Amino acid sequence: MMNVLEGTPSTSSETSKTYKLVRVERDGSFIHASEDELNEVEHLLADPRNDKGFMDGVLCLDLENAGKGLTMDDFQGSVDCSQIKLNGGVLDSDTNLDGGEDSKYEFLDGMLHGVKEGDLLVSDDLANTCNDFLLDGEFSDKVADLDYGPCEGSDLGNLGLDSNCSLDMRYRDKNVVETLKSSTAIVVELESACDQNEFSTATVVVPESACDQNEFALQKMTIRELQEAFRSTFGRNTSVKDKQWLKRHITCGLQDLTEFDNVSCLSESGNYSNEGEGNMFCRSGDGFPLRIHRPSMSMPDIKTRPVYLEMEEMLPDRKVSVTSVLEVGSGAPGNLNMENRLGGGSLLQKRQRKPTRRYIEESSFLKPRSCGGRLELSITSSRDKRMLAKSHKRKAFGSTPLLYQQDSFDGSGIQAPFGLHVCKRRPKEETSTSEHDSEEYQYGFGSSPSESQDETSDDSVTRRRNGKGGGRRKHHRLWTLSEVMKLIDGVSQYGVGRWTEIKRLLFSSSAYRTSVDLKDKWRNLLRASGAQVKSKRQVEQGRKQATCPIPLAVLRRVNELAIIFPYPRERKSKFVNASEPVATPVASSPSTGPSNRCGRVTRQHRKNLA
DNA sequence: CTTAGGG
DNA sequence: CCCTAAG
Repeated sequence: MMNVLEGTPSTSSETSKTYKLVRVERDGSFIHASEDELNEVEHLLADPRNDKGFMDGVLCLDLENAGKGLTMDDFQGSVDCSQIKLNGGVLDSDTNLDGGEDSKYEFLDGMLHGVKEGDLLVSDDLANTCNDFLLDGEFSDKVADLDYGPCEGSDLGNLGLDSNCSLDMRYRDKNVVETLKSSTAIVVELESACDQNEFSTATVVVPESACDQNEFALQKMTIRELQEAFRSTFGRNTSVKDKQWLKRHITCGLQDLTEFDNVSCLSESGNYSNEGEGNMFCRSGDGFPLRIHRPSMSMPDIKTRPVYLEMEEMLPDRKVSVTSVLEVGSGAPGNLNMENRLGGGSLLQKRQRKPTRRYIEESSFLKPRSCGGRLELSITSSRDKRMLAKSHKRKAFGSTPLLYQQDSFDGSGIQAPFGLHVCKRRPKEETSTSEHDSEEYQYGFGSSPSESQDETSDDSVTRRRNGKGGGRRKHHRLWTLSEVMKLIDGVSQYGVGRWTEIKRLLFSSSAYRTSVDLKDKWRNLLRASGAQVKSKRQVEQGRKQATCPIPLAVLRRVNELAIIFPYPRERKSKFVNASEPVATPVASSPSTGPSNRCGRVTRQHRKNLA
């Protein structure tokens, strides 16, 4: 059971609301709390250590139960048209993390473990959330000066959030943060507003200490550059002009990768306990997509169910309020159904009132989930199409493949992503739909009015097949900064060449990236880093950044890794060009260098001659 | 099937 | 990104 503080938030100008403490049982029902529990909470609230530390959250409940029982419907009656916050309380690290029924909470366990093991500090981003909310002009008059939050590197205790939040449940005090850390606490906000500005977010927030790594690099960027970085990070454009906002998001976006990294690292090293097995990472900050992902392949021994939950962010310009709550898992009865928990309830329905066009299309293929008990996404990913096309090509070479007829229906070269609705996806690929998957596929090229000009130059390239008529757009999928970071981390962990490993462990959620893709990308990164380092001065002018959204810091890291893990071919060019003393490790490199290449050439030659 | 490397 | 060669 858990305690739920229930009520509605009060704005500064509103009358204060009352809060009730209720106990939520495992079956989802909740009853009013006992005196003791009430006192407990009151005590908690009264505790001077926590006086700053409580979010204005309306609801505070233990995560262990969050996965079950509670649907938005449960809350709706009692908390209508107000914010709802699910706030993870302090959990003992070994509370109810085992056992059959608890398998439902696997993903939450994973989160908890991730938090603990990955040392994810608990902070809170409510200020940001509210701020974004405010940026929309909702309450901008009510709250004028908001600190921009943890990512600014400011004192956590400094977050001023006075007006809108009558009950501040944020753990801003560092002591409290420490407490939380050690007790495997996590804060999950689930926020929902019921007016027409409705949105929902689920965030797991990272602390300031973890956010400042890229702060410096972002500091100097212009708004445009920041927007570009944003796009790279999240694979989506933003029209936000607010530098702080952008920086915050980018920073936090990058931060996620670190955590993800930690988690997967731990996962590999076996530090994970059974229950928490699997990877998870949560996109932090301001209601950005919360992603909980459990790649099934990383833990072969455990019967893992990939769970993938994702919620679309609410952009401050309120342009996007799409929610993609997506569950991938087996059809086991105990399986967590996030859609029921969050999306299938009133939340999703509410959203459906005002669906964006993208959402309509997106949901239209996210819906079908009926193939053999597992969610079989009917999105035929670009790669899948490619595969299909490939096989098709072999069989019917002379004729135009059926798929392409659909693809080029309008001559613009934009493929119709939903032309085929086939359950062809293997379980392994189920998790491939990331937040940008289809949308970027759809809008990322050419048709996007906002950009695609200053893009990485290689998107809208069309590839012309030799004998076959007509050009077809390359199956390009933009590499987001996140992915690049993942790749870099992967290389740093496993070295060059183990692309499959990296793919499996770090890119399991994105099936569209093959190991070959990773390798290619790494090659490109090396090239980019080389070029970047060579001419630093030009970079400063930001113009070059337009063509290279990869932050310098990232490229620098690539460079470092390039030295540690020399890439076979790239190394050679470096060797020749720059007679740097750095080339020492090359000697001991395990790479298959020029010799191998020559051998191959020779062999190839021989073959051709023969 | 995976990696390396050229296109 | 695509394709191919090699292990």
